[in-house]
Amino acid sequence: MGRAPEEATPVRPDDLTARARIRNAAFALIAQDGVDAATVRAIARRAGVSPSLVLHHFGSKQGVVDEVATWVADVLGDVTRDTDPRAGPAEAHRRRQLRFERMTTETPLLGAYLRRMLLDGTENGLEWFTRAVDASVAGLRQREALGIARPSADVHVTAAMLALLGFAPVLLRPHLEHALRLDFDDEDDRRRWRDAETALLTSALYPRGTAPDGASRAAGGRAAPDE
Amino acid sequence: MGRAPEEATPVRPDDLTARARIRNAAFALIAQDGVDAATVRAIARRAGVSPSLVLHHFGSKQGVVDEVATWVADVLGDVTRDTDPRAGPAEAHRRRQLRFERMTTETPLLGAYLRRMLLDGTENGLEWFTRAVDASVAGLRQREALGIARPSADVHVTAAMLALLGFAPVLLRPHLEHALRLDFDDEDDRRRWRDAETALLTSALYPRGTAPDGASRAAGGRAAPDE
DNA sequence: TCCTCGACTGTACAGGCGTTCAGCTTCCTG
DNA sequence: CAGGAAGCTGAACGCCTGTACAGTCGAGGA
Repeated sequence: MGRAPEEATPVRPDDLTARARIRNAAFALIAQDGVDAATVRAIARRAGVSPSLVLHHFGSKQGVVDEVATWVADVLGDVTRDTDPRAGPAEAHRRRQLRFERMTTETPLLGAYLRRMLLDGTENGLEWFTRAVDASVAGLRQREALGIARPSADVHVTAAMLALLGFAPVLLRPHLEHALRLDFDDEDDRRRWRDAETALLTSALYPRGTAPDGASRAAGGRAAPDE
Repeated sequence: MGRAPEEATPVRPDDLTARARIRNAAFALIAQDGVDAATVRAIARRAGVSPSLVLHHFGSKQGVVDEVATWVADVLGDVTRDTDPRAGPAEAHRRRQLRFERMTTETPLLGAYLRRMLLDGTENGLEWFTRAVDASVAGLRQREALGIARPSADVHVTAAMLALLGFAPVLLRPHLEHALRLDFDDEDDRRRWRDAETALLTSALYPRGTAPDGASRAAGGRAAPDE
């Protein structure tokens, strides 16, 4: 089933097969408004076809949803795969990072889709998150072995925290942008996040011994205090 | 509208007004399966009343959803409010933390509800997150002023990261439990997270100068590589 | 030329949705 | 005791959903 590698040519909607247009439409609708809002009719309208064709190609609505899921997994897989085995682990790691960041800024809907996947609590989301954390663990272990990182007492949990910080601009993008008045389309703001991340990891926030436990778990305010 | 402070008496479902039972049922359903899955009929069934009564009390389904939202905000507000003004800022902060943690372990659905609130991208979720980050900023500023924390170049972003780390066990609880094989019902596992958090913040992970950018942004694996 | 097959459409149906409304109890108040 | 308000129900509505199905069209092989 080998396909010739395509060049990066501009693709116009009409060039795509109806099947691909349907998949894209479903992806966009699911990412923006969720699976429930992505009705067969809405998908068809967006793809410029009849609702029947959606079912003709994918069997059922669930078929479309599944196809989108594996398509996203494939896209993410392409980003993740190491292209040059000669590069060292640290270099490979950095390249993955860059590719992922480029992809999510080029296709902002990917972030929205991932957010939904995670927070829907579906099996898919759990698996994806687990793989991401596992990759983070491997990366941290390598860096420890190379002496780049100090050994952590709890590598897994620490790696999960690193993954969390790295994914946050993607997964919680709208929230961070709103709370911090940032715009992650702007390279400056993206660097602001990265710089703070670096600062946090290269210079202890609290002196050893004192442990205010860092995170403010303080939550929302009252909406209507009437007593 | 003053109400006498109630004692902590066990409350049986039959003791609650139908209105309260409906609200609770809606809260649980929304938290577990989302707003769309929480149909008027499902809410009524769970509350042991007729669908008509739901609308009789709340006017419309949106009315129920709104009521649940402000109810959650109230509950969260009670947790957040400072009870003892004589306690110092650091102590107040720690108390808020403890209360929030107790509440979310007592009522696990709260976490699920917050997760969905963030996911939907509703105005509510954005506001709540912003308030949480603001509180975190204030806390960090105080700790800086008190000399507990080293000054951050970017207080806002740093505070957001702290908030993120603190909220993660609540917001991404199922994902972290799955990826790290933890059980946050277990006090030991909760401490494991807190300890790693403390370690990360009291001892620089990377030596100054080197900046591998920490987070592994590596994403999922391939599902069906057929080319 | 005929036949077949895949892409594609329009119509129809059953079921679930939110909502309306008339009518029933039950309880409080004058 | 009368009467009205409040709590509560069942039936019905119009709408939208996913899906089934018959049928049209055009390209390609016998």
